[in-house]
Amino acid sequence: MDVKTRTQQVRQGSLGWMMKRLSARLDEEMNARLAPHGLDLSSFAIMMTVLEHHPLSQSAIGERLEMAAYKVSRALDQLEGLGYLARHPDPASRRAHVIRPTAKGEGLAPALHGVVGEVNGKLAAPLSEEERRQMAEMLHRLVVAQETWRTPDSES
Amino acid sequence: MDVKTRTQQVRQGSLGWMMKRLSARLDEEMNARLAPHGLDLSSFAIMMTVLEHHPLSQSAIGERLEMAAYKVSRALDQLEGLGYLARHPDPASRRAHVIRPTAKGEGLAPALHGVVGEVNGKLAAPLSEEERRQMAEMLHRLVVAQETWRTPDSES
DNA sequence: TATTGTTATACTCTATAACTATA
DNA sequence: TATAGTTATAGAGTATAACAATA
Repeated sequence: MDVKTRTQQVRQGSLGWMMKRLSARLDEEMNARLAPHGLDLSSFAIMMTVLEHHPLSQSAIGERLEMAAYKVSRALDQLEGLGYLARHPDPASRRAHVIRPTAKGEGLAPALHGVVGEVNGKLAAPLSEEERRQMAEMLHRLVVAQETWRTPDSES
Repeated sequence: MDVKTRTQQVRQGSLGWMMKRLSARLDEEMNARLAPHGLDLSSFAIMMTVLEHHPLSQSAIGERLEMAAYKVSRALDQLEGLGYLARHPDPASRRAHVIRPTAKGEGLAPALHGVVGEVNGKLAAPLSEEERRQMAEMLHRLVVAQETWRTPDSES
């Protein structure tokens, strides 16, 4: 299918369709850049969170990212295996773990920030500085508003 | 997690993160409104395409929506079972099917357009008319630009 | 030999909830 | 009784490719 045909579809789907399209594409871009570091989108999200907010328990990570406990557990196995972070015993509770980045994990931070910047830059390339600011502000308003939505029941 | 904490994360993820968030929410909203009609997002996309562009072959639907043939086949079973469209023999080729909406399918069109309008309206509620126009125009530019991207190989 | 459409099969992903060990 | 974390297992969704019919 050519670009012109695709562009017609863009009109069809309006705001929602376009955002969905862009999101899917951004995921691809992120995955391609994260794979060389051994990360996928889940472990990337955790790594960013840990780098910024450590020390964290696993449950705290799960709450922050709204990620199920079993996914956190699995992603931490992966990240620990790669040597980017470590589970330490929590002095306050023998069942909890304290998650911290390793030195290698700290060293990964610039690369990860680079990936984010690169992908967002690629996305926003067609926009002027002022437009980027505007778009970010508007999207932010939409995200905040959406937090208070009540989705209708499917049975009606 | 409270709204304030979520709002911090919004900043973290920038444009891409916010779009992803909104897309996921819009899918929920769409699904909740489509379920009473017996549709999901795939069959909805097909139904909209068929209503607008019939007659279509199954492969034409697949190309238009970039949907795998087996998914088209499965969704058409569903839509035909609900009586919204029908597979007719193609006079030009005995292996192809001609897909057309039924009268019932045509009757569904206003409801489907209503769903799209409702969800997009809910999404765009925090924006002024001018801002909506602006956002749509900018997103459109991003979608068109993204079509020409070359995603880097994961092995590098 | 290629194409249309269907189906079987295998694979991945996700969710659930059962489980251990603590508190 | 509730919580932190792990794991087994079942289910849903996805992709692959084999298939029959036709071109």
